Amino acid sequence: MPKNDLPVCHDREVHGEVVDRIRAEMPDTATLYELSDFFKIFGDSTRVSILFVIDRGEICVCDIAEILGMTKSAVSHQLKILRQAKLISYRKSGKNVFYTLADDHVKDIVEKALEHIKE
Amino acid sequence: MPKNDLPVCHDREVHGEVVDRIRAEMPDTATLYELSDFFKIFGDSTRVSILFVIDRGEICVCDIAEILGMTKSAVSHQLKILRQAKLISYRKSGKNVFYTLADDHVKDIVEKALEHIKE
DNA sequence: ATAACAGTTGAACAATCGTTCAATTGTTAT
DNA sequence: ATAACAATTGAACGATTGTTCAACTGTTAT
Repeated sequence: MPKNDLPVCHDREVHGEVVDRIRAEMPDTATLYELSDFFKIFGDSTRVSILFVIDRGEICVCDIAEILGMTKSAVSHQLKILRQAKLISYRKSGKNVFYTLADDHVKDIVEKALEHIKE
Repeated sequence: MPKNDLPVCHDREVHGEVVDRIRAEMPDTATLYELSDFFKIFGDSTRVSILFVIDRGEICVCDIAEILGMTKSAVSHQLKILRQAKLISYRKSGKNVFYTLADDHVKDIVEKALEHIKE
């Protein structure tokens, strides 16, 4: 008998049931990939910075680059990723392209994360 | 004169002001890195899966491995990352180590993200 | 003692990622 | 026309990442 009465791994009666039950309750693989792909976008400090900048109001690429001290090329590459994730929208005006946040969830998510790391 | 009266990049009066204002309003670099490092944790489907599994209740490493169809080693490596991020806690019992979610924010964040990707 | 199992760890590997660089498109101004 | 600038793009590079493998620790059972 184990030291305490809590479940142990090879108590097969419990083990098998637990595994089967949780397997059934899990989100499907596609959802799990979508979810992690979504978070991957926020997992880079350049992209998070860009989102904070754009959150302050519509702004063009070269201003973002100047604020962050990066090349327009590097910023543009990251903007492409944010565009593809549908987190930002853009409007062309002459030589410039102005970006805005596309989604309200973004702020909520970032705020929740800020709450977490401030503990 | 530009085609419309909206701000353009090299309208220096506006450009300089915008850059300076937003620079001042940005979170400091350390916060931006903490934030992206935090999201990086969720940016992997294995880790997200593990969090979903653990969310169903206290569970040992080899059950997690069986549910996900992965080796204990691979799971253990990811558990270490989740432990270091303080997202999970553990309790040793005999040969087993049982893991639980450590933080309520986790659920909130995942739910917000699920809302987003379901659009 | 020793065998079996749960879990962790470090090195090694391929795969993925972000920035740089150079070239290109398209628009505005001379 | 042509020069200047905003922005995008693809290839190349080094850096980081996740899994595998083998070795290891610690606990339980024979």
